Amino acid sequence: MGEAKIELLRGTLDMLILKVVAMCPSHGYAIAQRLQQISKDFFQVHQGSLYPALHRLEDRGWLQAEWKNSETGREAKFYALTKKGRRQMDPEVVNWERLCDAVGQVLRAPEEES
Amino acid sequence: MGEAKIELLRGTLDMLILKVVAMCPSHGYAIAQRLQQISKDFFQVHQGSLYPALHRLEDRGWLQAEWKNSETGREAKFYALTKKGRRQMDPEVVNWERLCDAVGQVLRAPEEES
DNA sequence: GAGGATGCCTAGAAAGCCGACATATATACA
DNA sequence: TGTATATATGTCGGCTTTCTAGGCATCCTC
Repeated sequence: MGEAKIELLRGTLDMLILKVVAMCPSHGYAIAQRLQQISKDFFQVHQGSLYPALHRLEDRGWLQAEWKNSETGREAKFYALTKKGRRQMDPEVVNWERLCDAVGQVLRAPEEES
Repeated sequence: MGEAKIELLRGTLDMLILKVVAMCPSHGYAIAQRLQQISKDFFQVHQGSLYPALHRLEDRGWLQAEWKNSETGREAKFYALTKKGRRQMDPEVVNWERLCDAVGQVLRAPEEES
């Protein structure tokens, strides 16, 4: 029974992808791996979320794609952050931090009202 | 043009509602106000999000509703946290904190790779 | 040759949020 | 008296995002 499936990404996936790509242009598979590594296995980016997100971000002009050879010598689609993507990402990060603060305010509010 | 509408709640609404109700059983309108106050106007809970969420949480047995008179002497539907709701909320809060940590790990990762 | 890792993709369903709308009462004010 | 505003609840349709579950292809190792 039980089966308490926890949703992991909650609308942060786009921002996380932009950030990883800002660190270093990468292909989808590597982006997912890096997110999992950096987050110490908290994020498990499913391919059914990853690739639609990449196409979305490319459509919006935030990422630019180019086919290249990966480290293993195979064809892979490398995504790079565009200037437009940078202009999107920075405020999004600020907004995320404000969101965290706001949620923290609520969660840390005392349960007893005086 | 411009108009960068930022989505504020991102899947945290349920948890926030549970937390506010854990502080003090309240009706919907007051919950929205309190969230806005505590978060210093960062959260603006829209009615089209709030009431479906309350019904959802009640259907799942996490909240229990009761009609009472509000402070202004009008009929209002007061929601209280159930034991089941408590058992839902606590791990959700822990998970949220882990999510914040994980996102922070990514966002604070250096953009230059050595 | 079988399996696993690497790499890309899509389709369908479910869920959540928002904007807009509808409704009703109490209060304040002109 | 009439009107606007705050209080209070709700629905509906559309949009976006996510997940599950599949498909396809190559390369390497056993």
